[in-house]
Amino acid sequence: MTLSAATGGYSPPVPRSSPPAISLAVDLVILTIRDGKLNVLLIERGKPPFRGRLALPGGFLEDGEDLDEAAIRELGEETNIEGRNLHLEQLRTYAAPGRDPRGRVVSVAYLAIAPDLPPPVAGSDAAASRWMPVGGHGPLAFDHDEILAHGVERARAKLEYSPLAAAFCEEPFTIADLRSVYEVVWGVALDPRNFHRKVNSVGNFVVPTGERRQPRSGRPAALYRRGQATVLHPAMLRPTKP
Amino acid sequence: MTLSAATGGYSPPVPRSSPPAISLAVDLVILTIRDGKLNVLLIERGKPPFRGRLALPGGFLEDGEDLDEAAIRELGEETNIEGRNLHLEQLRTYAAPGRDPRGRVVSVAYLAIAPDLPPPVAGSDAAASRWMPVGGHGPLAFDHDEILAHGVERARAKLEYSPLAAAFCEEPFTIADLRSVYEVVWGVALDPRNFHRKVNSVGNFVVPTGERRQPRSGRPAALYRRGQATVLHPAMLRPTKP
DNA sequence: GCAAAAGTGTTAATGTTACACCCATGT
DNA sequence: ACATGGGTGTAACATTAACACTTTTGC
Repeated sequence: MTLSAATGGYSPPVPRSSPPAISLAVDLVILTIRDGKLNVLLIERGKPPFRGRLALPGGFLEDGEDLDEAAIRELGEETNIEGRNLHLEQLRTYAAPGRDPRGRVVSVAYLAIAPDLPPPVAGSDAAASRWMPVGGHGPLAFDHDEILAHGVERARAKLEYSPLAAAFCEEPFTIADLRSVYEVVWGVALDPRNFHRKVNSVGNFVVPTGERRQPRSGRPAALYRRGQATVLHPAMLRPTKP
Repeated sequence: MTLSAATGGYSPPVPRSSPPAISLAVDLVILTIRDGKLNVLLIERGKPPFRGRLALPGGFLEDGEDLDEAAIRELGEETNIEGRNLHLEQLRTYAAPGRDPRGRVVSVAYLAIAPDLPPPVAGSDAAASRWMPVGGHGPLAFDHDEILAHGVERARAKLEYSPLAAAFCEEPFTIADLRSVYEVVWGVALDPRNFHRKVNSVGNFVVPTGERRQPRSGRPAALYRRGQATVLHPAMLRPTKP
């Protein structure tokens, strides 16, 4: 955001108005890849507002809970993630007045990346909960279209310089599995040969297990696990269009 | 964040506890460069808690206000920014229970980048408000050390792939001014010759005004304004140590 | 053998680094 | 003339991109 500060200048120190009553919620953008498409977990709202509309899973913060704890709890309520490693990061906070007709609801959005998960379970507020291809759903409840767009944008950007792509893969995985993540999330085709070398030249991005996996046809592929790298050197740069 | 989900599995749909009373605040990490050092705007708290301690400027959200609006308002109260362009972006939200002894205060942190600004004005909660070199101050109030660290880290990272560095510069600026930003924020020395070419090879990072500025001694330097680019291609990569 | 997918080699284009050298100015 | 920063040239090196080619499997 860049602004041409139009705030009308200096305001003298005055007592603040008493803060309005606020509810704090956590909403989750949970992404995975299913059938070669980027999918997001959506719920069908079982009660007003936006009854029957699709929405991101989420819920209100409980007493004494920190944001990460609430996000993990909601994740557990919406999906079967016991014992799995997954990526979870805070995305952004949304507080526009009127974004929730029930009143002043501030939502802290989280981005979660998971391998293809078992079918989700029904959540508390949810009449139904299911994976949907991103873009293959109507408008979402509240400002969730905007939140989802931010989440997808963040994921696309982080593929370049972080090992996030590996979070989409069930371990162990092949280089082709990993390449498919990049291709699906970025919506581009990558050269398998160059991709293979590039991934292996990045320090600690993936580590070979020594095992192999037989594809439907063709030479067996080496298997890998996620490495310890938190940033990629060099980065996996997105191909430039022109 | 990567976690080994230890949430104990599925929780049945239960009515949520009524949300606790929450106050929503906006805190600002305002960075600038003064005397060749990265500086942050801090206030000395005029009342408890943490009376007399340094803290990030900030305040509570007012009725009907969105987060960006509150951040801009606070910025106007703490600094003289009328008519200036500056960079402002949401950083992260902090809600750990106990982070504020007054109760459940959730803080949405913003990162602002500005050219060397005139001396700040006294804010509402502030006994004093001043620029301090980052690191050259004691521990801050609340969890503001953590927030500041996140802000600085974000700024360092964004110098690489965004034109953020130019937000530190008063327009018009020279290439050497811009280089100084990178050197100060990253804490490294850069080759002036290579830097010059690199900046000019990045599309729309800076645009020449056609004017020149005379340094204390030496050849006059060409002047530039910020370009329209939002991402840098190619990126201004940080030198690798080894 | 053939198809299919994995993986290696090679080369040209592009980007990065180090540093020699020239330019324009004040003293 | 000399010091001081601004700016260009150039060659070694690294990274990327395009694609020919080899490997290992199932049928």
